[in-house]
Amino acid sequence: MPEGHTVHRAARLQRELLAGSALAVDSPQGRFAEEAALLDGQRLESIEAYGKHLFYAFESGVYLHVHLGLFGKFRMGAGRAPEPRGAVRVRFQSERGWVTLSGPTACEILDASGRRSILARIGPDPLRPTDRPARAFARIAKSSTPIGALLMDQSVIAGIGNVYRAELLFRAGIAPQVPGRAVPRTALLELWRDARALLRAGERTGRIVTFRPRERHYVYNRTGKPCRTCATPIVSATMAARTVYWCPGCQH
DNA sequence: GTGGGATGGGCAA
DNA sequence: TGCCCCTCCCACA
Repeated sequence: MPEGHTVHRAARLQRELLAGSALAVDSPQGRFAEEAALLDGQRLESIEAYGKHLFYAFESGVYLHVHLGLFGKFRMGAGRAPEPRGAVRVRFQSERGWVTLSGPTACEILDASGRRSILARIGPDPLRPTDRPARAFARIAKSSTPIGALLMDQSVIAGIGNVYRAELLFRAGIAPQVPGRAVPRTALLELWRDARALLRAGERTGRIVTFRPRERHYVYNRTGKPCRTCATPIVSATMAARTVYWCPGCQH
């Protein structure tokens, strides 16, 4: 479930299990074995999430950068790690608990400048309390790109993925095809606030719920089904290389 | 049992 | 734009 909320939640839970401790680090799968050996025994200073990126700061000054991509998955728990399930790229063990990572798009050691260059190319993150949306609004306000593509662009806003894109636009009543510069500033502000609220809820619960606990989504993955508000069939199309869903009755 | 698609993104062309 | 990465899960048999 890797959108921004998953990554921030992972950072919070893993801090409790690992931060401040010297870690045993290995790579049961073997693909990260050399790097794991460099980290093994070091104290983990902090874990920080920016959009969909995670940075683990180690005492020697290096960072482990993780991006889950579409397939990546963390497992974690208190006590001793169980036998690895599937292909585990990297495993951490502290005196309090363990974390395993499988299937990531990125799992690499970076120095401070490598970390900075990643942070320089992502936009404000609604889950970071001090981030402000002005930069994102400026990009959107002068762009002819559809708002549905801009919301997926991590250099515009960091942390929103395909589910939140569809749900945010439905809740705002905006069709995905509307050019960025045609979206009123008041609507952008409302989108930002709603993104912050929905992502925070997702961070707390670990699930994306934008409608009701049982019927979780308004439009995402509901092609052909009746709109929960107006009963018009939900439609879908490809935008920014992913399927976008919307209600032609509610979104203009 | 199994095949396709999935909540991403980098890269070549 | 399409391919690849390379894992999990669910719809369908």
